[in-house]
Amino acid sequence: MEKQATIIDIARTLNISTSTVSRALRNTFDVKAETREAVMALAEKLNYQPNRLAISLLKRQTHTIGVIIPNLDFVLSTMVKGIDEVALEAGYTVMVCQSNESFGRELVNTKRLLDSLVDGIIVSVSSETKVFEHIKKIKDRNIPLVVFDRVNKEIVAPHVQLDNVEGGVLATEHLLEQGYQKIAILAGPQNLDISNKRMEGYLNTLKKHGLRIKKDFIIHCDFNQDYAYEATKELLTMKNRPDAIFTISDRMAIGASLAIKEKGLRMPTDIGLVGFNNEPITKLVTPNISSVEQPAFEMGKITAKLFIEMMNSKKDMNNEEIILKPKLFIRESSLRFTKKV
Amino acid sequence: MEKQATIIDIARTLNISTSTVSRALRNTFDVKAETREAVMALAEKLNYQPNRLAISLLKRQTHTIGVIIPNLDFVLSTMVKGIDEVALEAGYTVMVCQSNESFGRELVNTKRLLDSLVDGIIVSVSSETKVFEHIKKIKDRNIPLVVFDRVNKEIVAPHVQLDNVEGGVLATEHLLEQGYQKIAILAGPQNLDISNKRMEGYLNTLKKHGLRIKKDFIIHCDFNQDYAYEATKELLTMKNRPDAIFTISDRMAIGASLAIKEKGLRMPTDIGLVGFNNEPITKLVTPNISSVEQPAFEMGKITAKLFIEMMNSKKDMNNEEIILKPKLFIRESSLRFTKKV
DNA sequence: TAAAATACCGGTAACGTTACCGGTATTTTC
DNA sequence: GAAAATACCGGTAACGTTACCGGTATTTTA
Repeated sequence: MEKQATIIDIARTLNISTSTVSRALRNTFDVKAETREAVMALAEKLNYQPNRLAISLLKRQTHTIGVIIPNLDFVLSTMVKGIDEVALEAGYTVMVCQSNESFGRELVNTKRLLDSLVDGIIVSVSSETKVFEHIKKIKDRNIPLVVFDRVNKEIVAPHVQLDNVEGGVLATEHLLEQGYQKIAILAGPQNLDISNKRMEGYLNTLKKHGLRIKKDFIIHCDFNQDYAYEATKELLTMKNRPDAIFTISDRMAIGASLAIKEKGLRMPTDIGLVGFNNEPITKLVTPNISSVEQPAFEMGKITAKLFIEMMNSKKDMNNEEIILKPKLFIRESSLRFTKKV
Repeated sequence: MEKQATIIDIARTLNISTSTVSRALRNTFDVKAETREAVMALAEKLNYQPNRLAISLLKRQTHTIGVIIPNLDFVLSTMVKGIDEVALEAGYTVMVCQSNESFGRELVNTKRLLDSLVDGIIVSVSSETKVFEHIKKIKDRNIPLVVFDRVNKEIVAPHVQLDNVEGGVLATEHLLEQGYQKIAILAGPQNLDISNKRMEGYLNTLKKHGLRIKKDFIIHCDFNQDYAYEATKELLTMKNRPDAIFTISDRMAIGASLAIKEKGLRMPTDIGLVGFNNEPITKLVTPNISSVEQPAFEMGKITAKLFIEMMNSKKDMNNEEIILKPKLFIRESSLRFTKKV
C-alpha cells in the first residue's frame, strides 16, 4: 500500500473516464447504477481517499479555520475545545496558534495562517497587542474574521465576549454586601479591553454606592501570579490598607492570597478576596477563592457557530456582538456573612 | 485587493513566461538580474504570496505536522508548546487535535489528519486506547510517526518518553527515607503504560528494601480528582491504613489531599503524599505537595527535533527511544525530616 | 572567425480533482 | 415510426506552481 490511489487509477482499471468516476463517487448524478457500484467497490478496495489539496486548489477553500490565542491556560483551552467541537461538526479542521502573549508572535501566526490559506480566522489578541494592522490585513484579503474573548473596538469584525463590566459589578457588589468598604483592584495591562471593562464594573459600582475611588487602590500589573504577589504586598503595607481585593484573574488571586497569608492576615475575616475565571484551582487552595465564572466552553461554541454562519451566509456581520453573562461563585475567601433572606 | 495575485499575473504584465517568474522568485538561477528585479518589484507591489496548495499538490508535501493528544492539561500543553517552537523554526505548521481521552475521537482525529495530508503525525495516545489499528494505518500510508509521553510498546515507531519507572522510584525512595513504611499507590488506568511504569518503580523500590507488597495498597483509578478522593477515603478507613500515598498525577494528589484533610489527618506528620507532574498547583495548595517533575517543554522540543530528523533523513528510526529523566521536588506534604548530611 | 560554451528564456507536462459542454445511445411521446 | 426527451458518458480546461527539456542569442575559446 505504497502510494495513495487516485481517481485516475480507478478510471483506468475500469476503463472509464475520470469525470465519470468523480461523479460516481459523489453525486450519483448522471451515472448508471452499476458503474457507480463498480466504482464504489474499487474505491473501497483501493482505500481511495480524495486528495484534499487538489480539491482545495480547485474550489479555493481549505475547510480549515485558523485560531490565534495568547496562550493555552484553563479558560482559553476550554474555549478552544468549544470551537473545536462545533468546527468539527461542520466539517472544518482547526489550526491553533499560540502567540504566547507576544505581539511579534501574533504577527508571525497571522502571516502563517494566511499563508496556509485558511478559510477564516478566529482571534483573541495578545496582551501586548496595541496596533491592529495585521488584523486589517486579514480583512483586506477578504478572509472571514471573528474576534472573541480578548476583543478590541478598533477591530472591525463580529465580537464574542463576556460582559466583563458585569463581571466587575458582580464581584464588587458582593464584596460591598459582605461589608467590605475599602476595595482595591488588581487590574491587568492597560491596553487590554477585558481588563478595562472589569475595572469599569468595579468603578461603576463604587460610584453607585457613593464611595470615593482611591487611585492608590487601582493597580495595573501583568496577568501574572508573581506581579500580583508583589503588588498585594505593597497594598498591605499602606497605612490605610484595603480590606478587600478584587483581582481580574485567578492566577492573580493566588498571588494575592499568598501575600495576604504571608502578612498574617486572614480571609475572609481581615480581608476579602475575589478572583476571576473560576478556574478549578480556586476550589483547591485554602481558603477557597470566590471567583467570577465565564462560560468558556459555551463561548467557544458560540464563536464557532457565529463564524460558520458568517461563512455560509456571506453577509456582513461586522456589527454583530454577542455578549455572555458571567456568574459569581462565592467561596470562603469573601464570605463573612451568610446571605440574609 | 480582492483576489490574490498569482505568478501568472506577474508573467502577463511583464510579458515573460511563468517559468521565468517562478525561477526569478526563488533561485536566481538562469535568470538575468534585471528581469529578476522587475519580477521581485512587481511581486512586492502586488503583495504576491505563493499558493501553498499548488506547491503542496505538486511536491506532495504540506509542511504540516499533525499532533494528537488526549487533552490540554498543564503537562501536555507545555509539551505542545515545545513541539510548536521547534516545528515553527523548521518551517512546519502544527495541527493539534484533542482526543479528550476518547478512543473514538482518536480514530476520528487520525482519519482527519491523514485526510489533511499532513507530512507526519506525532501522537500521545488516549487512556481508552487499547488497540492500535488506526496507528498502523498511519504507518501503512508511509507517513512518519513519532509517539511521545503516552507511548505503547505495540506501536512500531520512535518513542520519546519519561523514565516513568525512575519517577516511581524517586517518589517511593523519598517516602521511605522520610520514615514512611506503609506506602499506598494511586495508579491510573491499567492499560496505560505511564501508569504501569510508575507503579513498576514503586514496586521495585519496595522489593529492593525487602518490604512486603500489599495488594490492598494498589488502587487503579481514573486520572481524576474525584476518583482519587473516593479511593483515598477507602484507603484511610482500613484497619491498617497506609501512612503514605504516592499518586501518579497531581490531580489525583489533590483529591487525595482533600480526603486526608477531611479525615482529620495531617501531612506530613500523620501521612505523607507525593504527586506527579509538578504542576503549579502543587505549590499553591496547603500543604504544598511534593511532586515528580517531567521536563515537558524539553520533551516537546526533543520530540519535534527527532521527528524532523526522521523526515529529513528518511531512514528507519523505529527503534529509536529517547528517555528523559524526572526530578523530584520535595515539599511540605512529605517532608518530615530535613535531610541528613 | 568558426566552433563551442554559456546565459537566458519559453513551452509543456504534471500534481488530483471537478465544472462544463457536447455527444451518443436509449427511451419516451404522440 | 419520427421527433423529442432523457440517460449516460467522455473530453477539455482549470486551480497555481515547478521540473524538465529544448531552443535562441550571446559570449568565450582557440
